[in-house]
Order: sequence, then structure tokens, then C-alpha cells
Amino acid sequence: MRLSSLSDYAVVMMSAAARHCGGVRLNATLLAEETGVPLPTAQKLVSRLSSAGLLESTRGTGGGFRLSRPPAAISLADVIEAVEGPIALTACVEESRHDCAIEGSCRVRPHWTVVNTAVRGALAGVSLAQLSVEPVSQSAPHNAISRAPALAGAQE
Amino acid sequence: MRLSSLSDYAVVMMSAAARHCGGVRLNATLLAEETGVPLPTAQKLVSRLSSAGLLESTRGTGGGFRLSRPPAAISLADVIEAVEGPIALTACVEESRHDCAIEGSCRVRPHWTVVNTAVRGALAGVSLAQLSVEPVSQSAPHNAISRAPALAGAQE
DNA sequence: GCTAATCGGAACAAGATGGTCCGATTAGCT
DNA sequence: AGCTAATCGGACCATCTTGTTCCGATTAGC
Repeated sequence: MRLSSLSDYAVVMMSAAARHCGGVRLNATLLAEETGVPLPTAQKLVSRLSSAGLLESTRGTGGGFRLSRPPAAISLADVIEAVEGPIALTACVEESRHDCAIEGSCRVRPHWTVVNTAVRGALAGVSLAQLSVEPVSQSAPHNAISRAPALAGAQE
Repeated sequence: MRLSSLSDYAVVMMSAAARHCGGVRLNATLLAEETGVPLPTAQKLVSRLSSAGLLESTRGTGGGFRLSRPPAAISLADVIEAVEGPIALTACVEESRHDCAIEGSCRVRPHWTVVNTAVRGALAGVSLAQLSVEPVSQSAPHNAISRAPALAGAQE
């Protein structure tokens, strides 16, 4: 019941990209420095995001990425689905996946579809534009390093 | 964005347990046969569910398990949290986990808490009692084997 | 007091995830 | 026009969580 680290990183990166003006080109290196995401991981993410159609890429010297749509038209669900595929809490709610023997008489399945729709709606209701608003004064620069470096126990 | 197979199995098993009268004792073997969950996995699950307080266990010959609460008082969120811990989409929404460098000025975090609450609410709104109603006539016995044997691609 | 059946937790294997690297492509410069 | 340099794109490998399996501890019944 936790989304992958890549999705978390992707949301942060897209949020950072949305804060820039739509026109400027930014590359993976810049985004990695701003967000603190490791560079190779950032490269992998922008690759997936562009192949999913959320980013438009330009190769060659001076190339980079750009949001393909205005930030208000990109939701958390879009970003998550771009990174880790369709949102499906269980295998049986996913289309074209019918490998459950009791699917015909399963009483749990219809409820899963309802819950899944609710979850997806909660994610689709938040856009990148909403993530760009700054609740506090921009005192602290956000180019912090080691953002959530590990899901492992870094308690002590 | 998919819950673990163990949680899926646990929901099916708890749903099966809820269909029995509250008084009867059932053991892991019986539940495994009814639901198609592999027996060792079923044992592991009932162990976690009982340690979480959802099942009451009785050891020794003739022992077994029993729901500790009426089915209407057990929700999907209870079962999932019993199996895989607190529901937290990201590490930063979990209590006592503050290993994010930009947590103080992060604009994404407050939105994550909102989304997380919505997701948890969707799961808490479905009780085992609701899962027990039978939408179709009980034509097909549900002691089917190999319920979702793999999350791997079993397409062809 | 012994036996048998059950729960409980520890140990192992597998798949998925996350991180790293190198090659293909393209714009800019000489 | 050719070359160089910078960037994207995809393939490879280590790591971790997940899922499975097994064996020991406990307890009711005989």
C-alpha cells in the first residue's frame, strides 16, 4: 500500500518542472540537482515520463525536456501511471488480466473496483499546478540533498 | 500502487471466515482449502492477523481461529494494516519517519497527507459484512484452486 | 503422563525494484 | 560539410522486499 520510490521521485521532479516557466528547456542534470534525486535515476524517470507523453524531449546539444501540457492538466495519477503502469490495487481490477479462478463468483472483486476507482480519483484530483503553490515563504532553498535517500530504516 | 498479494489473500480469507458463523472455530487448513491460498501462506497470514488482534487463536488439539469482532466492525483497512503495516503512500506521511531533507519546505507533502487520508477512507469504508453479501446465486462453489497464483504475466 | 494436532516464528528462495552504465542520436561549432 | 560535444534512450546488474517453505513451541484430549 505504498507507491514506489520512483513514483515519489517522479512527482517531486514534475513538481519542480512545473515551477519553471513552460517555455524553458531543462535537462535531467538540472532537475536532479534541484530535487536531490540521483542523476541516473532522474535520467531513467524523465525517459519514462517522456515516453508516456508527459514530457517532450529534444535531443542533441542544448536539448532537454519540457512539459507537454500545462501543469493544471497533469495530475498525480498521470505521473504515477507513467512510471509504474496502470493503477490497479489488485490483479483482478486490471483490464485483460483474468487469471483468477474464482473471478466469476468472487464477492470481493466488485468492491475492489469501487475502491480502486476511489483511490484513482483521489490521485487524479490533484494537479501539478496545485503542487506548485508555496505554503510558506520561500526562505529555504529547496536544492536540498539526500531527499529520502532510502526507504530503509534510517531512524538512527 | 498495488497492494501486496498477502493483503489480497488476507482479504479473501477474512471474507471467507466472516461467512461462517462467529462461533465456530476454523483452522488455517480449512481456510486454505476454501480460498485456494497455499497452506503455508495461509498459516503465515492467520498468524499476523491474530497478532494484530483481528483473530483470536486457540492452540492445541481442536483449536483454531475465530473473528475477534463482528464482521461489520472489521474493514479492509484493518486487514491491510494488519498484514503490511500502516497505510502510508509515501514515507513522509508515516509518523516517526522524518528522513527527508526538504520536509520543512516541501510543497508536495501536505497534499500527500490529504490523498493518503482519502485512500485510507476508501478502504475503511468497506467492511467484511459488505463483502459477505452474495451478488449472484450460489451456483459455483468457491473452493476453487489457484486463485491468482501469480502476479507475473500469466497472459499467455 | 503421553500423544497428536495446532499455532508461532525463523530461515530460504524468488521476483520486483532501484541504481548504474554505455551506446545512439542530434544540434552547434569550426 | 565534417567534427565535436552534449543529451536522450535503453540494456545490465546489485539490492531489497516479498512470498514461500519449513521446523520448533505450545496445548487440549486420551
